Amino acid sequence: MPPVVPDRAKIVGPPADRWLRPTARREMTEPIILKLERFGPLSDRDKSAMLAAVRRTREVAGDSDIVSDGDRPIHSCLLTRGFAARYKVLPNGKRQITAIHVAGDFVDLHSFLLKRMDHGVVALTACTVDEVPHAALERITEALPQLTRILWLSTLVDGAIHREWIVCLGRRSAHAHCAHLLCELLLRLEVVGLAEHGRFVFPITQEELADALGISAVHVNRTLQDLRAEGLITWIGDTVTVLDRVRLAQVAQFDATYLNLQA
Amino acid sequence: MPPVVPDRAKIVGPPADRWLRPTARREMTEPIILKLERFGPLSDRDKSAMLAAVRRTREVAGDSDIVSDGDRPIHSCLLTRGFAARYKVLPNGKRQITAIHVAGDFVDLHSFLLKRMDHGVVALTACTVDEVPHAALERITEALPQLTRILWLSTLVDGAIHREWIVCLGRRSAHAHCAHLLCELLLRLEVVGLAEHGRFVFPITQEELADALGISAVHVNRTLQDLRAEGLITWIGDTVTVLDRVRLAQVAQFDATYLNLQA
DNA sequence: CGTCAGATTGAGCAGCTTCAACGTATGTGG
DNA sequence: CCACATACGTTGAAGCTGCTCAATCTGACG
Repeated sequence: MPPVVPDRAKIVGPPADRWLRPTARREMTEPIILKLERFGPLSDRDKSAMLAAVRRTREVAGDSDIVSDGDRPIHSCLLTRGFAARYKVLPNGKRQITAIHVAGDFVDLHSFLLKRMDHGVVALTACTVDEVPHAALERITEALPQLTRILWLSTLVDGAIHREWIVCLGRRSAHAHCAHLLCELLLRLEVVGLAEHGRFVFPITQEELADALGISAVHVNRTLQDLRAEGLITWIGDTVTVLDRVRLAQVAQFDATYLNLQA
Repeated sequence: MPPVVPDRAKIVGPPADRWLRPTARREMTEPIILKLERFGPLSDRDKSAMLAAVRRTREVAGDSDIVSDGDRPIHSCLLTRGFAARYKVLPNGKRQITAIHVAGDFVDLHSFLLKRMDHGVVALTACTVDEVPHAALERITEALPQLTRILWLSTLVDGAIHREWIVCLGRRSAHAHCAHLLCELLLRLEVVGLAEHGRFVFPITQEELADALGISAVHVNRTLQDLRAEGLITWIGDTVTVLDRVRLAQVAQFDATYLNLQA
């Protein structure tokens, strides 16, 4: 099941007049538009402006940084293919992943205003990213209040996801936490058309999953075995299948409100 | 050491023309202005608009909700006195605090765009809050792009703090985590003039601290004893004193970058 | 076929939880 | 002014969750 994201790797720069051109129908199925329209209505002008803001498209190899800790980027990165993660590394070498990103997510929209990255963003798999210059975002904030509010909202949803992760780390068992992450990913991937019938491709190692869940890789292994033994999921190769969505959500105490998927 | 926040409890509504009046010097020392100006330059018009956006001021008793989970507020709350916390309660009754707020913080600016609260905000102490109607925020986003960006930025800093909390919960020991929280609070309180010489008033119970740190109250007690025994802090009554700021930061592996306090 | 990354398993141990008791300060009604 | 209640902090003991270390297994690939 290959991702349905159109391959834009070869689009190195948009035509100069793209800012004002009427938006083609094809472009309205971009993951970012699918996602932003879940958050609120966008005019054609808003959508065109969003898509036109892309300066260039970049391919990033798996396991390499899309943005590094300490960078002062001049553009923000919109992930259009693959999985990425925000992470911090402590002086003692321990790593914690603070967010997982899927196609349609801005992985560092906050760098537009925060200026200096206080964490890295790594490509968990090979990724395609659209670069949106901060100057273009600045123009959007000057001229398009509605699009500005929706972009702001998308960073607020990132914050809401962070809060849920805090609850998972502080007050849920590893078992429930792991189930919770899978529930969240399933839903987020469905929004952008990358999951169907409870099944999605998720090429992540147990080591990486451990850094996301704040536990050891050994314990991830045992936790996944439990979830499989309970008949809640299968995880074969890169493909996760949620066998019993209702029970998985119960185990996770999952409540999707925080994802703000319905207006 | 009483808080230095001016008492605005009796200001029930601002004069009708406040939106356009030149801003008085006194108002420029409001915690919210002190905080926002740390994030970027604001014109007098921006500052006046921010202060004028306050509809009314409300006193909230300790231990009661400022905003409740599930609410659809029509205004956002600016904390001007006291301590507040965002929290979620799980079906099994466990509670996790996801953020601690001090004077100058917007405790639910995100409700402007997120509409439905996915968590509660509780007053940890008696609090004073300024209510800013969402309609006023909407007007700001239509007319004042710079102030809009700074407000957006303030929610991004909330997100950055969330990420650091995720790292604390996932990869730091209770000992380091507790030290980290104290380092963070000291710095944030200094910004708004509520901490000096490493000392600040922090009227919180060990039970509440446990819900913030994601551990049990018993373990909080032991952890604080350790920090005291190491000569890093004292905590007498409501007053925390950081005795050795450098060593506390080392124990916490504290790096203030994420608070974005210098531009 | 050897190599390597990643998954799996076992055993011992550390950090933190839970339960329960007790201490201490503050407030309240009689 | 005392008896009692209440809230919060402190202490001890036992147990569970998840960690660490180390070995083994598996599949992909050159």
